[in-house]
Amino acid sequence: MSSSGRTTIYDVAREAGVAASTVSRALSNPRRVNAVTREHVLKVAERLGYRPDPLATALQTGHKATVAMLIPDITNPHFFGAIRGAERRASEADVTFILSNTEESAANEENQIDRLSRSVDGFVLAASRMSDATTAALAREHNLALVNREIDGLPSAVVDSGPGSRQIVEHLASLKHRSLVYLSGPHQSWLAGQRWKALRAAAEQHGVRATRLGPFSPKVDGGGVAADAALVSGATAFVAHNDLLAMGVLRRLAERGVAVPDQVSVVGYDDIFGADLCVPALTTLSGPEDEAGRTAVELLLRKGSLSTAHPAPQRVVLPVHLVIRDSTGPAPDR
Amino acid sequence: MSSSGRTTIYDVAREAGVAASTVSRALSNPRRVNAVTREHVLKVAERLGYRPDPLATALQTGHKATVAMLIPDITNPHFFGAIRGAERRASEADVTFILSNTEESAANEENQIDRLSRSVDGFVLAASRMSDATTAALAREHNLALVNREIDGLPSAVVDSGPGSRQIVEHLASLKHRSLVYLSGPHQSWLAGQRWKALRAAAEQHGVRATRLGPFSPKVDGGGVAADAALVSGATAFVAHNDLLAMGVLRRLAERGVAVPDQVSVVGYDDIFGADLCVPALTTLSGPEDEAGRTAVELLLRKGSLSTAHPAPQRVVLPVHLVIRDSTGPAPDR
DNA sequence: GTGAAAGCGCTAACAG
DNA sequence: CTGTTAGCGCTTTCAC
Repeated sequence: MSSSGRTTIYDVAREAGVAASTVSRALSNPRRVNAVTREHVLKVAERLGYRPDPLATALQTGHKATVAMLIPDITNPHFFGAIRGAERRASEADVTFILSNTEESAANEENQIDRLSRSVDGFVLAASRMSDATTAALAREHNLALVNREIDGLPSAVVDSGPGSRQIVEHLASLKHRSLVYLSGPHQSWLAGQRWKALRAAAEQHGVRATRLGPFSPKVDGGGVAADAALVSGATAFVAHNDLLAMGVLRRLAERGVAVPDQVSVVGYDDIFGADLCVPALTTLSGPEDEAGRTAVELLLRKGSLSTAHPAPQRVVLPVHLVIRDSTGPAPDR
Repeated sequence: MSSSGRTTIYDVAREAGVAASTVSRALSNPRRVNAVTREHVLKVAERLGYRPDPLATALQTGHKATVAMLIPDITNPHFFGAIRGAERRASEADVTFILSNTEESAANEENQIDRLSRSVDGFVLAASRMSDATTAALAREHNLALVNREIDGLPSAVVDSGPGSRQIVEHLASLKHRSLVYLSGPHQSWLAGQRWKALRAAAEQHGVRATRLGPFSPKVDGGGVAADAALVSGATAFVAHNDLLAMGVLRRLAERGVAVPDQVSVVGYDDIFGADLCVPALTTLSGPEDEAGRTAVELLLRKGSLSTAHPAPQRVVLPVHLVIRDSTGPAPDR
């Protein structure tokens, strides 16, 4: 064993009576080595407990077998699904998974990318706060894949809020609601924009009046203000930007003695953990967030591999469905 | 810029008219370089957009500025706090954070440690499933810190279930409960053992009869069986191994028409997200899980730094407190 | 099919 | 204080 204490390729080479390059080949390029010597080398490596050093390999080859995922707020249950899916996919591919919190700041995202760029093969950007232009520029230097965000020319995996929002409106319209209010999330949030757009379009189509309020902090705490604002709007259905906000709204409505769903209906997005445990259980749009995370990693890895010539970067859209629980019901009689 | 496309220390050196080693020193060991040349070098580096390559640095110095956290089940909200805290601390120290799911398997933990050992400075093991012996053996080769697990000679950060369990018993005893049942978690779980031990001791002290059932799957789904088993036990207070299980128990009790807290009281551990949103809101032991994660990283980093001679590895115990909500009440009259 | 040698980008003696 | 040199552990030409 070399002086450093860990077994290197040279230790194996010496012990096996071959050159280091042969060991290297035997390990990574088996067909370029005589079958017998290969077996022998492998056996010696095994016996010596040899483990390749990923850093040295990466330094030489540029292939790091590592991806990083950037999350605006690691605290937000909204992202747990995507994180989970991404980690799983990475792990399946024997790719190391780096998780980084960007604290809802675009500048922070840029910093992290800068900091990590030499250590990873690519980045998964979840609900990125950066502008299209900045992101596109970064994509020229780095390997990027987006989750719940679409930018021309970049690979992405999004949970499809369009049809989903339509489902929400149809559900509400069928319950005779004539007006809804969208309680929107952060202004920079691409998702919030998409959801509102789809909601409004569907509402118009179904003769439902739709208005938007906010932005609100997309957390349980934001629900207080949001609920109060929604109540004065006079709408009978409240569509919250996400479940966290919806839960906060439910709580505030309970405090104020407003009956759900008898007086107002409440809908969320995401179907996060707890959405079925709160009371009333939340009607919400359930999307395969974990699939989105998984797919983004997939796209990253696929782009990295030199297997085939690759066509246009992929844009994957994942289907959603509305889960109807107890927070929505017939519109109250006037 | 060198052929590879990225700016290296040599590019900076050439451009600044100094040797590469001088650039290296100017960047990492500023006081060993003339102030004027240092300024000059820094300026050139800035202008060329130089970014050090962490891999090359690590290969040379052995210092990777990276830690990995191993989690039995990334899906389980129980761990979110610890993950969050650990990520935060790492990020503050400019240390890259690797997250790895071990799927509740000790073998998997060993594999990951093996796989990652060359790439990281140390590991945070959360609620490790490995035996004391195995862990201690690994600790001789690797830099380890434990979360919610204690092993002689290893640094650890645990949320203190002892006093916490006592608080639970005192609370229940004061409500005139004469018997409680502990719905235990996975058998390999060190935490489950600790909790039961403390619970039993406190119960004895307060003249409360304590029995243990299980193990149950510590998830919402596990609550069904657990609730049914608990009901036949005849106890008036159910203490679940964690909030997830407690929530499942609440749900099952509601299904069966058992009134909480009128007929039975339910207590959980962890105070996870949602514990205050379910109905009835869950009485639970709240511990600073994020502090535990944060502290474990802290211990890892401290051990790594060569600053001072280090005494015995630290064992940090974090205080907990019982959050009384609506799932506990006076014992029913007989 | 295998060995010798160069080099990935950086740091750390050792001279000067 | 600064330049030269020698690697860290691995892969990859280029000869043989």
